[in-house]
Amino acid sequence: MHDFMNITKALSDQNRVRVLLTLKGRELCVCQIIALLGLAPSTVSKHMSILKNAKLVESRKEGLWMHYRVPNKTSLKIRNAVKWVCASLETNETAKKDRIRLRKILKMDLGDICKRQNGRAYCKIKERTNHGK
Amino acid sequence: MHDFMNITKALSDQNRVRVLLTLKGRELCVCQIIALLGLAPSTVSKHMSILKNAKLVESRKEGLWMHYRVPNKTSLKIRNAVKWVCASLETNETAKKDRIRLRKILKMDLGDICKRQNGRAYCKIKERTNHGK
DNA sequence: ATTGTATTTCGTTATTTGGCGAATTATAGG
DNA sequence: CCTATAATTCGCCAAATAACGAAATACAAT
Repeated sequence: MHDFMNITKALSDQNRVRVLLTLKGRELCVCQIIALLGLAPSTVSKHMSILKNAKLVESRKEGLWMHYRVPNKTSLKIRNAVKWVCASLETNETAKKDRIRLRKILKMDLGDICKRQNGRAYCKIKERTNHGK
Repeated sequence: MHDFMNITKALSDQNRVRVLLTLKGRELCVCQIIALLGLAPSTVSKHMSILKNAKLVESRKEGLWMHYRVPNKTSLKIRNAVKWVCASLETNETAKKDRIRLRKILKMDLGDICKRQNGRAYCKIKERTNHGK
């Protein structure tokens, strides 16, 4: 029951469901998922860890970038869960909008996406450091 | 997306999942569900309203008793959701124990089950009333 | 009508969850 | 080694949730 509850709890948040749908058949970098959802990096990271803990996604590190994807070789339970979600939301409007949004994100440069996300935070650190001097 | 999230949120609580599995192919009175879960009547009532709101169960009133069941004539989405839950937990230990527990509950008289559940509460009211005199 | 009773609703409390920013970690490149 | 940076972890807050008991509701039977 524990594994199943991990899955349903992971699926009980709309943002996580959106990510899962978007990751179907595609691998994405965290920064792209951040861009898709429009949430803080730390929030997205937490969401991804919940999805990963439920085994609904797996990750692959490549330098500084972390890529997430729906596992293609996995248990029947997981495959059926993903299948159910995708089938249930096949014609969903939010999912449709996300696909359009994703197309734009995929056209952008990964480095550019990240810079925009963390830029302000680093400025703040610099400011604080300068004040400290 | 809203309907789907209602379903996943309903399924994100273990007690509600247990009820859903138990109701598969069977109709149960609230007092029987209370006996199964071992929770307070008000708590069970809340759980049932969440399941009902998600359309995963429907209810039928018969006198003082409220009966719940998984709808047999319903949308494909709901049927697929229930199918997915049942398939995922077909061999589950908790579900197995619940089926055994249910067999005992079904042998008991409905009136007796209810009396045991509400007995103490009514005693308390009587006591208070007596004190008030 | 009044009383008894199965269920629900309401109000409260403790816990969990989703969100953010700050700090930390891990890695790439001077 | 030192700096830059993508991602994660940590600490906090607000909102949601699960649990309970008390009160209200709805129905049956005097």
